[in-house]
Amino acid sequence: MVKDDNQIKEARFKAIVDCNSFYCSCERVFRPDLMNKPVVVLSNNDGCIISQTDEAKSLGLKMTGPYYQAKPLIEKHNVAVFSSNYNLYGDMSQRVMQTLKIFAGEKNVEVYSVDESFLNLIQVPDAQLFEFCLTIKKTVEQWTGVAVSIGTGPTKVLCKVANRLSKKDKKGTNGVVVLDTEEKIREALLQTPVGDLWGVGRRYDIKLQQQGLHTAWDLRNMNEEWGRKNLGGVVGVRLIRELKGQSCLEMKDPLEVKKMIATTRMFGRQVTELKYLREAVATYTARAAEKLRRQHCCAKTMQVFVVVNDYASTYKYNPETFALHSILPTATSVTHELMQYALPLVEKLYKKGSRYLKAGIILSDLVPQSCIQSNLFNDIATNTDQSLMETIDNINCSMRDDAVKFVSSGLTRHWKMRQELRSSRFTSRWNELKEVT
DNA sequence: TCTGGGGTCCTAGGACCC
DNA sequence: TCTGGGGTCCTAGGACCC
Repeated sequence: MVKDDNQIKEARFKAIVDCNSFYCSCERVFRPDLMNKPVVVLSNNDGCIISQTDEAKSLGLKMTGPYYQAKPLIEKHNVAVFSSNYNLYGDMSQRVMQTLKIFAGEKNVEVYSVDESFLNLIQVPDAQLFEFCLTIKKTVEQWTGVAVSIGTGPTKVLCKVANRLSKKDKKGTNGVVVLDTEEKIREALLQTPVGDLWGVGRRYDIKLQQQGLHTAWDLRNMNEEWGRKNLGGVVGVRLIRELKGQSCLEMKDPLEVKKMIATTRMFGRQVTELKYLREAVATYTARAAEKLRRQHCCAKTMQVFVVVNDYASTYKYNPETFALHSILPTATSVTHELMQYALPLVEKLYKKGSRYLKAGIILSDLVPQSCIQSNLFNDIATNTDQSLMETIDNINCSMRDDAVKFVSSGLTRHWKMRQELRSSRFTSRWNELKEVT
């Protein structure tokens, strides 16, 4: 059904498939008793709400609002609360995406985030767009238990507009909105506040409002030069064109690799000792190195940063970031080599008496493993190192997190984040399988 | 007491070169 | 009164996304 062609062809219509309240939906799959009940999922460290169901939303809970502020409301209405369980969500995400690939063809699915994919609707006759999307929606729900909403249009921005409308009125639209005529597009844009557009954040929203532009339709009717001047150069031009139905944001090759890899975390409690700061950064380095190896890349630049909260003088929450970077003599993905550069940076950053809230490592300047430029004075990672890394990755992947780890990452991990309300990893750990009684 | 973790793209401006 | 022109590369920072 789908043509096997190396070139990604741009279809006349695209779609975006977006999982409804994704993290909450995943939790509900294993807790059917929570169907139609309010559910929220918290960020790492149980800091704030990052996913909520419609029921929770209608109670007035705010997305990305701090958990402690929402707590009274949550308790009053008996809202189910979960810490985030990324093993579960990652696995459920793959199942959803697999299903989409069966329908649209592997090459026509661009996985945009853990819960969203763009589809290139090639070879779907215009008259059947709605039916096609509805079938996808029903199948995903049947096979994975996760409900999705689908928006279809000639450009990615218009798909997003359609998707928003399909979510706003799930019953009326069946969760599918197709913008395939000028009239429907106009109607949709008139109903979309300009600040809800994909590509318009808080700053631009304020700016647009000040200029008297309130709906997406208002923005669509501005000329491109105005967009270039006022909305970040070519970014603004593209946005206006996409609103007019001229596709500027092409489908991306799914095989593209990341350009930077970061691992950063808030600490479960404030850290003041160098020892723990080192452990944390060593742990993040190991994690980042794993991500690096998974995409078969090596990094040439490494940045370490810490966030301190020295409010002793001001009595205010006033986080400040300090960063240092190193350029490695040779790009590498070997954990202990990366640590060898990361740890001295931590030591340089550390100030006695400071209170640390967060730390992180960013690897950039990534190059494919196959074409590492070797440095005259350094051997590239020996084969032994490479196979050691492979072995560790295999064990950690099949057994459990960090079955094998480096001593520098610490054994007690006092600084680890809180995840008091995490559900089981039903789909990725044998010993956490759901039991049916 | 207490507010996530990862990414992308773009621009402006400085350094440097011929 | 007047101080070239054009190009590249790099970095910091801003804006956005989920």
